[in-house]
Amino acid sequence: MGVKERRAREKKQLRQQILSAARELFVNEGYENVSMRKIANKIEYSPTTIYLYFKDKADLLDSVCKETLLDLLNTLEQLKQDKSDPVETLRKSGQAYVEFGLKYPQDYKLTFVIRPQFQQGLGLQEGSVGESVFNYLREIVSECIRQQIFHQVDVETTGQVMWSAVHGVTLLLIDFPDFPWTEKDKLIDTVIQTTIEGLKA
Amino acid sequence: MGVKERRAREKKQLRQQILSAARELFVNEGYENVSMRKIANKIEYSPTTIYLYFKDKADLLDSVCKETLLDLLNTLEQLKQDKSDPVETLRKSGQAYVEFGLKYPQDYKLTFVIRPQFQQGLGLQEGSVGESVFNYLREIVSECIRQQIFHQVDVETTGQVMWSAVHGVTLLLIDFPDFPWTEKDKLIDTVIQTTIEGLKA
DNA sequence: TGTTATACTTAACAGTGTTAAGTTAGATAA
DNA sequence: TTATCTAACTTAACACTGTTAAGTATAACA
Repeated sequence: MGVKERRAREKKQLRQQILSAARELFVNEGYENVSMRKIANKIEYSPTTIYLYFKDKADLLDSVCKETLLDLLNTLEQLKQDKSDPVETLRKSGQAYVEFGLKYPQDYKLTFVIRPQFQQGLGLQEGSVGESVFNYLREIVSECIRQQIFHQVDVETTGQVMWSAVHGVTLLLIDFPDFPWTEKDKLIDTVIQTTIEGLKA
Repeated sequence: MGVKERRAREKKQLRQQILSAARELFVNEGYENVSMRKIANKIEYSPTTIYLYFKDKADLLDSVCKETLLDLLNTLEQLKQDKSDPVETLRKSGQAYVEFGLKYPQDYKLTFVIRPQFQQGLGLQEGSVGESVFNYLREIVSECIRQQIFHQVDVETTGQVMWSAVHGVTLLLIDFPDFPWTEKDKLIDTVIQTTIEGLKA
């Protein structure tokens, strides 16, 4: 009676195949320039097959972004192991966040800029992976405040300030690659360091 | 012999008419959802007429964004009059920048996020309005450093840090309106204040 | 071996950006 | 005034888009 299982496995595989093809195309050619037909061609199925697995193109984008967020979350979670110095953890996390964005610039934009445009705010609803990413940030910031290293008592605001800084520098570096930026790593470091200093008492 | 002048005037007017129609549609329905035919309908010309005034849809976007940047630059320039307290001027400028972004969220995204996607980095080339906006920021920051209020000697990096912060918070507020943000004005204020504090010695 | 449900495809619709070719109206020159 | 020319604008078309309704084949079941 393993037939149903095998079928389900095959469906899952094709779903993943579609997802991978879509990600690769979205990233290389940009969401707007990728047609359902292109994706279908890549996986050698007819375009309509995709609609048996995803509601529409936006849903496909949605699923691609979810994967990205899980990846980001994974990258960050590894840093939280070391609980000795919360400020250092925060610094490293900020750096890892920006690095992630610059390593997969198209994925980052897809997730944090393009998707919100197509699905108003749905990226950060309750129980979503997006929420988990911010929860991660909240925990570290919370520890910094608990240890009275940061003067701000408001955990939410403090976390949001940090997020603004790293989100801002990530997008600027991605979107204006020709701008005469300071040496990249120095800029990232200064943005994070400045924000941390500003949050201290 | 005023015929040529009148013709030129009329051309300019139609160009402006196209631009205004495009802006209104882009802002209300989003760049992707606006077709050349829609714009043409609005101004009661055939779609191809637009191509006599603009190279293509991206060029139209480009021109709309240029207007937006000029508007932003204008808003900021008014703050630079008061030269008594450069830090206060910087704070007000940051606030005005974010407010501008939130007042015209679609225009802001069009200029600082959508356009770079269609025209790699062309928003900040030499002699452009975008460059002028950053020059404005540079001048204020430069004065803060000259008066030894900021410890950073590097004007460029300091300006870029400030820009990262305001750009980040602006986009987050625009893109995730449903996220449980701290009270908006408080968040903006804290972002700017934190960055300024962090830049001080 | 025949029936049924699942997986997939074909064909079509209404829309897109863009171009080449055609038309019209207004200014210039005879 | 009339003919010519040219600038401004339009028509029609091309190759593409996301998406759906209807049709087909195949594999699992009785």
